[in-house]
Amino acid sequence: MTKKSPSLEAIAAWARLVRVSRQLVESTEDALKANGLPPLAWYDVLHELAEAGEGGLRPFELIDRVLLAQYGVSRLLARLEADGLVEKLPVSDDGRGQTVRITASGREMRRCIWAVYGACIADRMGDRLSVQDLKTLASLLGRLRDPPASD
Amino acid sequence: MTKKSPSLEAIAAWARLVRVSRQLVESTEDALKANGLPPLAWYDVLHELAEAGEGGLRPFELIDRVLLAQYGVSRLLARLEADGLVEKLPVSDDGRGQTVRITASGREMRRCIWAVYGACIADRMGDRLSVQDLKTLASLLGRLRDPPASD
DNA sequence: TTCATATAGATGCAATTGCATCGATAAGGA
DNA sequence: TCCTTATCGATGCAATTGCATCTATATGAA
Repeated sequence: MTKKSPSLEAIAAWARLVRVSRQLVESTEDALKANGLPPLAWYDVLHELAEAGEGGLRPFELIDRVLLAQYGVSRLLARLEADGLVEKLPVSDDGRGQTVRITASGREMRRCIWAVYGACIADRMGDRLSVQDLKTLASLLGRLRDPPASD
Repeated sequence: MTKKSPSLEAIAAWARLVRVSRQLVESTEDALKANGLPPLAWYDVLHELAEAGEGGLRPFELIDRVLLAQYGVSRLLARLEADGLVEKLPVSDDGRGQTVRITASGREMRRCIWAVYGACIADRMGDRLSVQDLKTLASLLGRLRDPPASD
């Protein structure tokens, strides 16, 4: 089996993508830390749970949404629960599982994080590309998803 | 001081960027691991050192190039040296420092990693976007760099 | 029912990473 | 020269992450 070789353009785009996204995420994490706020992963989970509403989510449903390993979700939820940001409820029809729901403090924390996170996004993305360019970027990135999905 | 709010388009582009790049990098790391190869960070350092040629590089010069913290570079170089992939040479005009140079084994390892890494890039980027789209993507991403630089 | 297998979630332990600091040399001013 | 400060690189220790496995419940076939 012969391995494929990427074009120079593919290499350049890849390098930019990896480097830029790392810089953006790291600088955002720094901003959160500087404001005494928890990491982005906490926001991701709180966001998903807030969207899910009163019904909450099962831990295994969070795995794909926040791109964390199973043990990562398990431990992150343990910390969120310890901080009173989420609560775990037993689920009636499956004795193995639980349902995780965001608490009032959790919603407040989500707002606090968003105040910084949103400003970072505005500063690092919104202010640098036009709406049209943002749409183009999102569309191009969409075609890199695995599995390929509709735009 | 009032915080800025990002547009919906900025949020969407940000989310895609972060998620897609994470998936791409993780799947590439998985491919390397599956082939018994070291992580991408090893490639990054070997690549920079190969480009630097016989003169090698000082560790502190690697920090910005591979986006690693100072202690990260220090420890990664220690591992690369333990594996015989790089060698550390004292530098005459600065008693604190050293020069790091890639070895023959290091070059070979770089080729091995690239066989898998390059195929991943081709598969995940080159095969999905046209050359024109790759250029557009790289250009848009270039405008997100910090500090803003020419394209 | 009974047993084999699959799934949900937690966790012990090892490896890695981050933070703070250290030792050593350099640089620069008094 | 002497002393203060800055830079280079390494490292002790704590926190985090990854891997493998564990417990408990569910599912499904015989």
